[in-house]
Amino acid sequence: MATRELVRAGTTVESLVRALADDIVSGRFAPGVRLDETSLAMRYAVSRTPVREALGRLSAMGLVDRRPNRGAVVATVSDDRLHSMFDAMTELEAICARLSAERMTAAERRHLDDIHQAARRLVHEGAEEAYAVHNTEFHTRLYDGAHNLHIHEVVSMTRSRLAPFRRAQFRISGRLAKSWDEHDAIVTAILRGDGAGAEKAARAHVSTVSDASSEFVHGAQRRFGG
Amino acid sequence: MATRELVRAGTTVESLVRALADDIVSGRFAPGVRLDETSLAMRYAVSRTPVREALGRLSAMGLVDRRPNRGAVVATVSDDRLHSMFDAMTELEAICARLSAERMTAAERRHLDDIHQAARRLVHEGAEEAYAVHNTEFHTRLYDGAHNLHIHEVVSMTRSRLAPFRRAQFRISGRLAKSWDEHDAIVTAILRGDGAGAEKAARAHVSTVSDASSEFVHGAQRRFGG
DNA sequence: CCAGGATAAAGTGTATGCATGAGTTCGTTC
DNA sequence: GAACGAACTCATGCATACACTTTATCCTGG
Repeated sequence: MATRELVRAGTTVESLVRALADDIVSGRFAPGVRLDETSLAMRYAVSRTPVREALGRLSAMGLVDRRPNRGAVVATVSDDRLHSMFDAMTELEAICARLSAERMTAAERRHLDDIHQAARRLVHEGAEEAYAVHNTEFHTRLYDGAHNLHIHEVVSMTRSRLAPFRRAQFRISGRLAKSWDEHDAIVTAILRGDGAGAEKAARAHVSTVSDASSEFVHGAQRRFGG
Repeated sequence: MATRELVRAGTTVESLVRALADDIVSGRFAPGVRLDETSLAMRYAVSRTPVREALGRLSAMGLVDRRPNRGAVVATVSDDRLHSMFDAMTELEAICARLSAERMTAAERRHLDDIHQAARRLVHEGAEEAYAVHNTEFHTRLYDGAHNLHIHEVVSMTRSRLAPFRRAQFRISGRLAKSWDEHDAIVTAILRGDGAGAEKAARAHVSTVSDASSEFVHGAQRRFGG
């Protein structure tokens, strides 16, 4: 196997984590594939030590499974587990929306509405890439607005783990406009300070996203063999 | 500093993680204290390699903070963060209770009720230790009952991170009986399949626990200097 | 006396070598 | 011919050595 050039920003370990995570979520390393330390060390032209540490971190992220004395493999996300993560995402987003409605400062509400209104243009233009960026920003605002560090951490982690299974989300035609309308319901409830309404709207939104992702997910499951 | 004997079960790293985690949550290593790899290696009579890996895992657990090239320190749990974790715990338990009410199998409902009824005896006897064990079992049943692997993982992690701040919970007089009554409300709602009721009851229960823990927490904050 | 920089000391990051444990293959025996 | 066992191979776990980063101290110049 050819050695791959490593983008050396920060420590070797950090570079390795980025490179390996990318190789995994992009599907170059399929789930279940053995990650042999020596081979990886050669592949990236580093020693085994940083490889070991990188595998440790990826294991903590849930991207690889490690068993003592038996090496590491790319984590296989079972159908069950994947479903449970989408499910959990719905609950967590719902919480953030409710808490945002209850706790956001005036400035935060204004900012949320601002970026939401500005995104209307992206929908008309059909700018999928740009809308995806906006979407991330929008949800991050909800996580921030909940004013709870721990929930923020948990929901961010869940979101990043699901990322590989959501990439194609906005490719589905008409999804952009629907997404904006759903966001609109959330924003409206938050601006009213209506916690229950925001929770309900968020729940509806994320469920839709889960469904929209499911086709892609099943394709991924077939490809990845989870 | 004297070398400490390591309970060598499993790999060296696992033993180190246990030992260090214990030293941290028990307060022997106060938050903010520098964890110098060389010293720790000498202290436990191992080399730096497993110490580094152990620190990495503890960092992933949130027990230590690590900055590149600048070493590791025992994580300081800010007042803010601690509050947010109790807060998050309330939300997560509420979710589990609701989902349990909606999804538990007949056998699971029966088992939950069984252990709950059996615990009545512990209350009368004032068996704090035994009740604490039962309490853990009770809540674990709720996490299982939600039938969601990811939420189970998240709530378990949160619970374990909060563990050091809850230890004195049942020492507070009358807390045992109150706890049982609160559990009773949750069980009743779950047996009825009343999701909203279970959520509400769980929320009330965990809030009380948070309040009950707060005195201890503030003591801990003073001791630990968070 | 203070500020700035060079230098040394300490500690983390990485490489490499050795030992232990798991997995495999081949031989022997039933 | 199949099954069990022993030896061998190879990857992981740990130790040690080296390199680089950070930081503290000291000296020099203003």
